[in-house]
Amino acid sequence: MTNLTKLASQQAREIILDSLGRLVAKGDAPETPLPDFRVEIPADKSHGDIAVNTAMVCAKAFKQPPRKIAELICQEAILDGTYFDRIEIAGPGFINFFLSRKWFSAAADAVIKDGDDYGKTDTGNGKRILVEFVSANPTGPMHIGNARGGAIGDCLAEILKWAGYDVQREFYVNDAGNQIQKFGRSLDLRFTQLCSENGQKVISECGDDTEKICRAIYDDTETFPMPDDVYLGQDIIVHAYNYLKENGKGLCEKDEQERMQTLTGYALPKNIAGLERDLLKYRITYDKWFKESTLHNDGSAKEIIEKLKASGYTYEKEGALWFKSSELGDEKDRVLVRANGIVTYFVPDIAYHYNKLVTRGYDKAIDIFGADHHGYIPRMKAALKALGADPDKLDIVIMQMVNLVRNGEKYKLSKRSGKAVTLSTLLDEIPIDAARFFFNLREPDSHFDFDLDLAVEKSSQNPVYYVQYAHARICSLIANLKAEGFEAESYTPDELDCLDTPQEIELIRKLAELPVDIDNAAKAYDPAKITKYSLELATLFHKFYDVCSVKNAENDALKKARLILCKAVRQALRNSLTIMNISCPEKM
RNA sequence: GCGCCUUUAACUCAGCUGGAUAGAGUAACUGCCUUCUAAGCAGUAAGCCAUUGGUUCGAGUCCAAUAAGGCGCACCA
Repeated sequence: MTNLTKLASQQAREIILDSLGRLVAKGDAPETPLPDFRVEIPADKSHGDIAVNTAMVCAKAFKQPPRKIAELICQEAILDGTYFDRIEIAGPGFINFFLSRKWFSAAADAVIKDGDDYGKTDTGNGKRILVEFVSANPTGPMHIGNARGGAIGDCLAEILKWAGYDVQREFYVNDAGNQIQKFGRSLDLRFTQLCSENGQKVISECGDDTEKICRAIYDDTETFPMPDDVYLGQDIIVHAYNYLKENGKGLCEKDEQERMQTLTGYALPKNIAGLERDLLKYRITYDKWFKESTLHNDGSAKEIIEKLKASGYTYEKEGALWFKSSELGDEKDRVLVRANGIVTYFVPDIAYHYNKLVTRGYDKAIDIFGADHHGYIPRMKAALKALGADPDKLDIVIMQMVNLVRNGEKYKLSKRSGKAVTLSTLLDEIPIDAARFFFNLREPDSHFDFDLDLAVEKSSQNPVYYVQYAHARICSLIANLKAEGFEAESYTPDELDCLDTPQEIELIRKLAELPVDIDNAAKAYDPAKITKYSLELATLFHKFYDVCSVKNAENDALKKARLILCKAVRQALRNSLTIMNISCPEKM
């Protein structure tokens, strides 16, 4: 739980504030409240380790040029007892702070001391957050968009945990409503098709080759045309065929309603189990699978309608019940109950979000949405407002669409056609580590091309290997030294003072950054900050490795210090990969 | 037509709530393995930060307009 970067920033701020206080006391500074200033980490290290823009933002209040103000501040600054050993004025009036050797030793030491907890912060203060992600429709298999949502959601949830929040992961299962009807009808049509004369002919011609049968059935649009509003995916045919194999044609004699119900009851649990299985393969486990049907069964969906009616934000028009969302920030009003008496998808979804924020009382609910659902946000927030819940407690992370690229060629994904690329087949093709890393390489907001060829490639072009390689290198190095009897089991932070080549210094600086980056990633809901961190740390390690030999260090003291540094780097790499749930190979 | 997202090197992208000379990776070219893993490192070359205005000590970053691309705009989910 040590955060040396934050500590240094705080110290810099305090030094400046103290100094300003003394200037005011001496009458050298105006007594009016001074504007807030920034404490930042300059990109160029010749500008110091920490820089402060106080003199510039105070120029107006002082009625003096920034550099002159900076001089006044620096004259009053007291560095004793801090991690800084000098400050200087530069550029337009920046005050640059330079960290002492002591800080670097403390920073490296902190990584070893905190171990598997290094990087954790208490920023979240135990606030309860529910992260809902993927929530794929159980009427079919998951696609590439779900793969991105899964990687982002799972990683974000973990980041929030590291940042001190109490986090739960949840999958919302749409096991009720219109699309389940559609699912049933699709199954029934395929079942009927299979039982038809032509269907039976196909089955006997293809033997027991399920894939061949499905393709033939799918392609037979001549004798058995399918309507537009059903699921056409081949997975539907597989279910229908399997049911037929297991139970025979008896169901054909029953009425349509019973056929649909029976087939849905057969296929839906299989699909839900399949979602769970595929996500597990992707290393995602949920704290809860929340079924939409429970909201219908326990009456909470109905209750929501009553509550909305009571709020005064509803009206009836053309036989339907409408929600006046346009009065609460949405672009138009929305239907709650259709003229046919069936509620829209919106109603249980409101009930679900109400359940999260009010019934279960989470401090924050985060949803990961595909960009194609972004229009949904204003109406959900409007509904929460109408219900007297705080819409700001709902945060939605919108992720842009993924294009799949193979052989330099793009193709679009569609769940409706028979040949969508599923999550499951994607994971058969590329390593899980690569998938999780790739989907978190860019911020959710960026449009993203997923290069299948690159993801499978085991080369330097593939960033995930670059990071894992750094880890494996360190493991091997430590093992080699151990074999020759050199271990640094115990040490004092002072023994790290001899690390002072630029490569060592930069490496330590990056080590100290992890807790800050975790906080930033949590704040911005952006897991890509952690993949970037791991890449940067790996880069700095490779550079260090090339210049600073551990085994052949000039003396044993340096050798020991470098070994400890390596252990610290390994720890930080491990922690950042663990956040992403990516493996840390000891050999490659 | 309206809303959301995007536009930075040849390609893919960083650039934290405005800060000092705009950074990586890939591709191209040049070097470095009898020495801890070359899946690595060093170097060269490459940019009117889409365009135009505005805000100020200071703009890739904020605001407005324009252009190009993506995604939405159901009594579907």
